[in-house]
Amino acid sequence: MGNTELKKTNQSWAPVRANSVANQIVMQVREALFSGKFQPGDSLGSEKDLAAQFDVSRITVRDALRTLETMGIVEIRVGAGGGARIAESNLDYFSDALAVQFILAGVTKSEILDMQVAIEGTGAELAALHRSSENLEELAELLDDAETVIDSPAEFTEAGQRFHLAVVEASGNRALIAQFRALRYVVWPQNAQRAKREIAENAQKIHHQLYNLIKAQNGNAARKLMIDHLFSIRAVSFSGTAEDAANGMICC
Amino acid sequence: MGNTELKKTNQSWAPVRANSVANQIVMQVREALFSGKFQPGDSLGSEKDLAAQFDVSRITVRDALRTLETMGIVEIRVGAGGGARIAESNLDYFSDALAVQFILAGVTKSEILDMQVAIEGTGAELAALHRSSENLEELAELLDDAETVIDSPAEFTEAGQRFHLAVVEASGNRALIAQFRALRYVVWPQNAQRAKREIAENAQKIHHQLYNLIKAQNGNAARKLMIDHLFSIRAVSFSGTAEDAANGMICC
DNA sequence: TTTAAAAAATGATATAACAATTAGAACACT
DNA sequence: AGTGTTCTAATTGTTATATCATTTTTTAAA
Repeated sequence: MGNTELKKTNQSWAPVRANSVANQIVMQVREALFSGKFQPGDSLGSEKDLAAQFDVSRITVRDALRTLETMGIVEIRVGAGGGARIAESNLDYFSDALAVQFILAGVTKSEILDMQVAIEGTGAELAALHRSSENLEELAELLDDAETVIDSPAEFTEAGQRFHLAVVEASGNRALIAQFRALRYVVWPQNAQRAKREIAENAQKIHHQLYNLIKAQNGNAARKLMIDHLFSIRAVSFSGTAEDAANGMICC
Repeated sequence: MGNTELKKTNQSWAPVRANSVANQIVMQVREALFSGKFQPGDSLGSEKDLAAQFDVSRITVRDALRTLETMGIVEIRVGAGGGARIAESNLDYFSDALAVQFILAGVTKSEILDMQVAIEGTGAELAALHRSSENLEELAELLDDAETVIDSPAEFTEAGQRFHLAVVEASGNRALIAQFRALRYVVWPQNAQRAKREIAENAQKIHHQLYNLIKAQNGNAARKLMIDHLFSIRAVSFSGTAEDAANGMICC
């Protein structure tokens, strides 16, 4: 296999074992993707094809494919007509990578909540600026849905979370959406799903205000309200009082 | 809430191939990590050990290890006393995953810049609130460094980028830092590294103001200044005039 | 104590084989 | 013509057995 020299960046990539043949194949495919040579859906051929193409054994190709697959760069199908092809974007891979690194790094709840403020604050602001009529319809529907389950803490929490997602989605910014989904993946399991009706009603009220600000395209106010909203959740989440603990976090 | 039909998205993790033996091993290790059973540094044993432990062939273990390695969950060392162990947090894996998904999803420059505003704006705000004296020293040093290379566009751009990184690092929020580094990885290659001295001087001036606001713990003003700064960069970056294109983007 | 050679452990690669899965073609039967 | 079924070929998943290359540890010598 010729072209094995990797580009400038990425000194970080494990100095050890970096030049195994399998990794060279990974790098070549990766660079080809980054340089626009590949589009999602493009076929790379079967393991046998690739083994012949790179003049290596099937196992070496397998190692490379397993890495590329985990990176989310290729998807592999078994059976006739199968093989490896360039994958569609799948943010789950990314969310998962983020969650893993947060755990390994021991990132705290407080840090993640600050991150949430950054993402959702900007999300709300951009949602107000860019929302489509379809976005508004969806947000209104989600508000109605939440209303019907306001007495069921777990369901209301879930409905509220969907509302928050819809707000970020209304921003039209896929980078923000990706980050939000990643954070959600990290944060949600920690959320207590119990809350008093009083708290639920307050969350619902704020969500309505948020909807109105987004509808009115008032980005700055939407951002501020979202941030206040998140901070109040944080306050509940971090206050250690017995009652608050019992109330739990609502919606997010 | 009745509405159980999930939205279009998220058939996600390929139903096919999900229960291969190799994937089961991956899942087991993953779950163990998420449940706190493993800490960075813990040894998993060699390929041979794991093959015996799971009663599978070495190649199957290899497949699983390659996946876990790419996920950043384990690191593998050769030689006596080597084998697989739980990795330390390495945000490069995550940054890379993000970059890959942005490319596959075709995320635009505009979307990424909005994301930058969210991250760096919050980063500057939190830096002002949480900065240590060491942070201030480093920021001051970086300002001096940039001053000495103000006539060398490429070097000044790099120095400016280091300043921006230091600001986010001063926030003390590892989640933000991770996101910033990920974005940097995506954005930097696009940055033109040429600029007129006039532009460099302006950037340097703003960086000084930013430093002062962080020193004064004025979070709100720091955030606003950072955002203005980024928007002015965006303006240059997106204006298509010949002169601006020649001037390029400065610092970030 | 330092250095260098030897040995052991381990991953990297290759070859061969079989099982399980899938797509598509061929075929039979309405 | 259309529909369902069966066969076939292609392809990944898995196992087994070797051999090679690299790294680390151990041992011996200077």
